[in-house]
Formats: sequence, structure tokens, C-alpha cells
Amino acid sequence: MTTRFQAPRGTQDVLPEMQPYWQAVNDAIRVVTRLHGFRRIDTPAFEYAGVFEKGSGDTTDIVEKEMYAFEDRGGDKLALTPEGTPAICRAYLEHGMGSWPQPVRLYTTHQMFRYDRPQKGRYRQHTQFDCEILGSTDPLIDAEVIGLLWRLYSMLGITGLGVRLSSLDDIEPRRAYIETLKDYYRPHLEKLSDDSQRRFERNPLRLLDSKDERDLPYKDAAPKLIDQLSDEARAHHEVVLGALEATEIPVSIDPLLVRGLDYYNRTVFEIVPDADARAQGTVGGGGRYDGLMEILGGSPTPGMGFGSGIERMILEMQRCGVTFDEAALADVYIVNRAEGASATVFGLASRLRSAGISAIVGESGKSMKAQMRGANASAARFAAIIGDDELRAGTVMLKDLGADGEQVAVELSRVPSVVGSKLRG
RNA sequence: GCGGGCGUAGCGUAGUGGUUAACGCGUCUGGUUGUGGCCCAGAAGAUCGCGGGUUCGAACCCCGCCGCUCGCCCCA
Repeated sequence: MTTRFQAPRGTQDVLPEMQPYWQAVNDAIRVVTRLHGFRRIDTPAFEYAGVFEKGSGDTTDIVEKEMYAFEDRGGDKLALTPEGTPAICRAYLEHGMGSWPQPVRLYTTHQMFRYDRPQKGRYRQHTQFDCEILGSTDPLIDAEVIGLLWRLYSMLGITGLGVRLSSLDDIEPRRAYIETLKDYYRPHLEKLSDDSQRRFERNPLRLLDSKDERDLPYKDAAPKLIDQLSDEARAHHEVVLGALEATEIPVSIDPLLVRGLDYYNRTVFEIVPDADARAQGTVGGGGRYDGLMEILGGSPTPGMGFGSGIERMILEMQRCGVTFDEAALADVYIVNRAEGASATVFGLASRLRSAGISAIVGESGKSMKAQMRGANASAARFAAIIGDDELRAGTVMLKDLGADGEQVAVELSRVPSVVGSKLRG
């Protein structure tokens, strides 16, 4: 017995029964991006590893622990795309999009690869819907992007979500804040949890995010970034907040919202189910990254965008009870029961399809009963039966598989038009 | 990377030390001479996740591995 293979850990097959969800998501993405004037871009499945090492930040978990990085046969250092934004920014620079009318609105759906421990809603390969608006610092751009994602979820029937919003200020003032934060925590360092002691050096903003009881006594009194934003960042944040509050979108300020990528400044946001405390409950999130283009070697170009996992959208759709009726496999199921009828049957199927009518041909070796069962299982509206009598007479027995089950003899050449008019009627 | 739970035909489950591992759904074939759904009958389909151990005997007990899952970390 040979080995039975399984899909690799953390990957999954999308079976036919799940395709309607994907179809619905992709359709809605097409609509919502059109409503906002976005154009589609597709970037490669892999990039030079440096795009993410420099772009996402080489001390982020995504790059440091989760990236599928490898050397190819020519010695190039490559990485399977772990997140979309740096790749799109690379394409922006590579193709001189700075000379297009600004800002440039781009979207994509892209496979993302991260080596992480799989859980529900967390996979090693997942699909992300990504939107980026490049070349504008207008805070209304931030609100637009958040509103676009919110609209998508609404169109998909997802309810019970909320937007968590914060501002990370600009890079320089943030550095100053981080020093204040470290000064605050430094005297207590010994008493903090092990995790937090690590975070103190690596990612001090995360100190505020801890749920460990040893850290809790210090959280409330700790200085919060959102309370001491620079004037520019505060003004920016207030426009974003005001714009969103003028809509139906429920927004809450989350001063502890920190995202796992280095390039964010000012606006950051996440959209999460408000009733669901699951750790991987975030359906979509993103923010502003005005410094990223320079990191990638381009001239300063502001940007704002998000990623949202399609697998997680579908989980949310299911949570909200969104279902789809099973579609018929064909309009006509041809029952093939006559000796020497193969050419006739094949020709009929072909003419039906040319007329835009879908057709499945039963297996000629199977009994009438078996083929009729096949017709029923296919949910076809009509069975077109060709037996010895019909073959001789140049007709087919056209049976309506609806409730009445009426059947009529139809001349072979007229089948497409008869079926066509019945389907329309 | 760390901790908990689970792993029996395609799917959902029963069986928790003792003859050929059971049931439902699904699949296939029939229920006479060319007709689906409902019904009835029959058939196929299981290395009981994998490997080792305990035992006269293991799906069942023990250990390791793999996978799934829940929580932590992190993220979409």
C-alpha cells in the first residue's frame, strides 16, 4: 500500500460546496472596488525576500518567524508572499506609478503564506483581499478605505462587527513616546511577566496589550500614545474619526491597538466581531504607512490600506447564517439509451451548449433507470431521452423534471429552441 | 513555539479489553419488457490516524509521532 497523501498542514481544499461563498466574496469585491474607483493589480506568488525583510520589518513575527523564505537554484533569496502591502508598493515603484494621476487606488486578492500553527481561521496559506491607496495624506482617504471594507462586509451579510481605531502617530513623535513608556515601566521591570520583559526591548508598545495579571497593576497609569499625539497626527485622527462617525459604522477608539508590522504610522484599524473574543477573530485590518515607499528605495509616497482574509470573511458569513441554494448542474440531462446513437447524442449536446444551454450526457452503458436517477441528481430541469424509437424517428423525448413530469416528442433539430423557450418561459 | 481536547467506511456516529467492528446518510445495482424524486431489496466501501508497548487476547489500556481542534503568542 502506498502512502495516502494529505493536503500540507495548514492548507485546505476549497470543495465545490464551498465555492458559492468564494464566488459571492469575489463578486462583492468586484462591485465594492468599482464603487470606489479601484483598479486591480496582481503581483507574483513570491518576491525577493528583501521586499518583506525591509518593507514589513525584519523583527516582526511575520518576517522573523513565519516567512517561507528560500534560496532558488540560481542562489536568489526569495520568499512566498506573507502579506500584500510591500509587494504592491514594490510594483508601484517599479512601474513608475508615481507619474500616474494621484492617488492610485489598487486592489488584489492574493495567496498569503505564513508558517504558523494552524487554528480555525488561521492557515499557512490563506487568501487576502488587499486594498491600497497610494499617494495621498488626506485623512478622508483613511476613512474611505475603512468604509470600503465595511461596505464589503455588509454586502456579504456579515453583521455584528465593529471597527477598532487608533493612531500610532508619526515615526519621530512615536519614538519619543516609546522612551516615555519605557521610562515608566523600567522601575517595575523585575515584577513584570516574562513576556513583557521581552517586549520591553523588542516591542514596548505591546506592554500595554498584556493580559498577564502581573502586568495589570501598571497598565492603567501607563502613558497612552493616543493621549499625547503630535498636533498633526491628532488633527488627522480627528478628521478620520469624525468622518466615520458621520456614517452608520460603529467605531471605538482602542488605545491599545497595535499592529504587527513596523511600517504603520497614524491611522491603524481592525474590524472584529464584537461578540467574539476569539484570538484570531480579526476579519480585516490595516492602516497608514507613509514611510514605507522610502524604506523600499522610492521617493516619499504616503499610503493607506488594509488586508482582509477571505477565509475569515466566509467564517463570518456562516456565523451570520448566510447560505446558498444548490445550483442545478445542467439545464438538460441527455439520457443516452440507443444503440449507435453516440454521434447523435454528442451532436445534440454540442448544439445545446452552443445555444447557451448547459447539458450533461448520461453514460450510455447505464440503464434507463440509472440515467434517470442521474438526471434527478443533477437537478436538471429537463431529461432528453434518446432511445431506439427516437433515434429511428429523429426525435427526442423531452421530459420536464418539475412536479408534473410531462413529456413530449420533439424533433431533434428543434430541441435547443424548444428548451430555450421553456427555460425562459 | 507553549498548554488542553479529539482522531472508527466519503460524511455523521455507536462500540471503551474477548468470536467475521454496528447504524444512518451518501455511492453503486436491482424491484422484468424504455422513465427520476418516495419506498423496498442487495452490494461495494474501514490498514479502527501511524508506530511501538502491556496482555492469552487491544478500536478500547500505556508511550511516541502525525493530523485536527480550543486557548496562549501573533495575525487575516
